Amino acid sequence: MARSKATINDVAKAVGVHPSTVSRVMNPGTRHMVTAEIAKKVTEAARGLGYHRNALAHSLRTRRSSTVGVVIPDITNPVFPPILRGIEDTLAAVGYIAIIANTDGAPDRDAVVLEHMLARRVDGLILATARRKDAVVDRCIAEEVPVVLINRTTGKDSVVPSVVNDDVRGIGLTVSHLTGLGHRRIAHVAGPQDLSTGLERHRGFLAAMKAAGLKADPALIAVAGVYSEREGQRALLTLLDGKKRFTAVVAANDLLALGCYEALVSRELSCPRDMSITGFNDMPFVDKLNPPLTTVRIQHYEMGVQAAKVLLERITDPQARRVDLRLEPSLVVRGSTGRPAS
Amino acid sequence: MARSKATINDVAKAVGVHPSTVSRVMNPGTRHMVTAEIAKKVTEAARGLGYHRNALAHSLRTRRSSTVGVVIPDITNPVFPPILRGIEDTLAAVGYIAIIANTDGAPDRDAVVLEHMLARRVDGLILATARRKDAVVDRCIAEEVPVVLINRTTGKDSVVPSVVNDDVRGIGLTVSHLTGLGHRRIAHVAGPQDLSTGLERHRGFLAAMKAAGLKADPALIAVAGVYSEREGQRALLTLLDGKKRFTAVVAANDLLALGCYEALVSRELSCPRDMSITGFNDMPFVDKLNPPLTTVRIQHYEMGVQAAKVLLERITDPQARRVDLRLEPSLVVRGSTGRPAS
DNA sequence: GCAGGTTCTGCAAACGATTGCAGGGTTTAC
DNA sequence: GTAAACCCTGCAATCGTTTGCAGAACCTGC
Repeated sequence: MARSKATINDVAKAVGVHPSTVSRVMNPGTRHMVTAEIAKKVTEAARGLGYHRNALAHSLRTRRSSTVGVVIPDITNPVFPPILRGIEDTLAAVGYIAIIANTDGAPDRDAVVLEHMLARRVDGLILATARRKDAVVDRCIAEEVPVVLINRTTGKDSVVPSVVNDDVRGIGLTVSHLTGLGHRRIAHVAGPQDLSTGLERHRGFLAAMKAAGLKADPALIAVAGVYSEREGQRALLTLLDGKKRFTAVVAANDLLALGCYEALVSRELSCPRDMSITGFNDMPFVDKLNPPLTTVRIQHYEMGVQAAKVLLERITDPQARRVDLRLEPSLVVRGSTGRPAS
Repeated sequence: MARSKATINDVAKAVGVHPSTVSRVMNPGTRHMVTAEIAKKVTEAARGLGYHRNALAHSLRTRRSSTVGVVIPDITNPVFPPILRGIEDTLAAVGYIAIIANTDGAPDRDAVVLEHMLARRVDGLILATARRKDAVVDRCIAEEVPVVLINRTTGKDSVVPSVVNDDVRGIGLTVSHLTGLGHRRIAHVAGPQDLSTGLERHRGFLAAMKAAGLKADPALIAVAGVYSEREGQRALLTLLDGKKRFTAVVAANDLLALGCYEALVSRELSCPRDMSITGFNDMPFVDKLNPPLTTVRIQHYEMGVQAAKVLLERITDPQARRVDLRLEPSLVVRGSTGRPAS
């Protein structure tokens, strides 16, 4: 840590005023309390000495750290970087910073990460790791620290605000796209059902099929244990090994869809000739795949921005009414979907 | 709520001892100073009250924030997430955390980001944004805050430690792979020459060509202004518009290589039939491209780990001898390279 | 010239922890 | 039996800021 850093006392001494005066000058909200002339001398001395407020001492005294914790499963999942940018850019604009922790989806890591963040006295938390029943969320409520859930949410009766995608609608877009192409027997590689995204997209799939006048065959639904390429591959292979035939598969996210690609390759099936595939998230570079992936585009960056805004509002006014934002997804049609080979 | 608010004084009062005693119990290094019996009572009371040390107060008093700043160009660049994981995992193991800032490569953002981090009294910095002449690095040296450069480095006479790839060797691998396939006329889409990576890879290209007994034709080298798909596309188009013919192109990184793909598509050339292409970095998902990209794999995660280790060492012993680590790259041969169409 | 009102600045107590020093108590040694 | 040696624990200062309160100085109006 910087040893030679000038403190408020040094500045005060240099100008010949009391430290509290310097404090008032450095603080926009109280600058008006001190004579313009003195203020000028103080700012000059401060600049001359290279003074910068010690954020630690400031936070300790004011009980505001201007820090928020962001908990995500894994930053190497390409969905998260744009979200983080949205969060960080928004926070930075008001002098806040984010500290990030990866949990790898392990609920026990959650707890220790949370303690760490509470110890650092974060002003609030953004959680992208919420499970439908989530101890961490409960803990935060008990501790009365402002929280907003992002991407995923807990049970529907949640009391904490959230910013999520309209998962039901998003899946609906893929299904109607496929039925529009003439597909009737559509399979679903569902995500983990203890995550709101997995559950909602599953529900959305059932609803959309029904709306299209088709029946969603339970034998054509495979559930992945986690969102990963490997699980997607496994799930689709299971379906292919089943008795029921199908011409298209709606994957609950892009990673699962990638796994589906692999499964097709290993069975020497061609996409989209033998099988159409759709994803969810429009991760970076899925437009470069072979074939380019038809998927649901979500507003990554915007999601981060909104989550940060909601949280900041919560921090300044803890009594603020809870909001639940649901961002509008859109369909990006690319090469992985086509007419069924009659 | 009383839980997060519990201070060392509350615990002291509950047990009937002095706060300093509690402090000594909570601190592993001083626990031996207090009777086992009292220590037990203190820890129990602490647990009961849900006491957790206030990291802010602790840092203020001890002048160690257990925080390091990480400055990167842009987290949405897929190279960085694995590096960050390496950093964060390593730091977390010893109770440190990272705060991350994106500069978008803008040198003026650098400065404000740096001030922010210094204000938060980071114990050290990891910079992935170094230019060959870098004001921020100079500033850190002046402030005597420990720094390590990652991925890129400054001029060769630098006094700060660094953890980088062996760029020269990496490029050498691509060139000898191509010459091994029979290519003789090889072009180079170089990166920005004010970044060490761009410069070193350029040098490496020249050296490798020479070593292969070929001459690197200046007319077959195009320099990209930034590492981006667009610049890669522009650069290759420029080369294709030139008089000189060539059968392969060595791009200075994967994003540039992606741009080269686009350029070929727009000229209706096929890779690798008409033109072989190599990248650098082995970003996630480049194995899924069409064709899969032959590229240089670097040790992303390990780079983060090493950088964090070097920094931690520097923090505990500022006099430690400077180290420069150079990580070994390897070649990953995929579908984007083949024999030249004689 | 004086009561009453405005500004401004200084004082000192926090915020929550750590730590050198001193003193009380117990044990050991002679 | 007493001095020396030890082991604990408490005291109080400190890290760098902020902020309620008090008082000094100046101004205003009568």
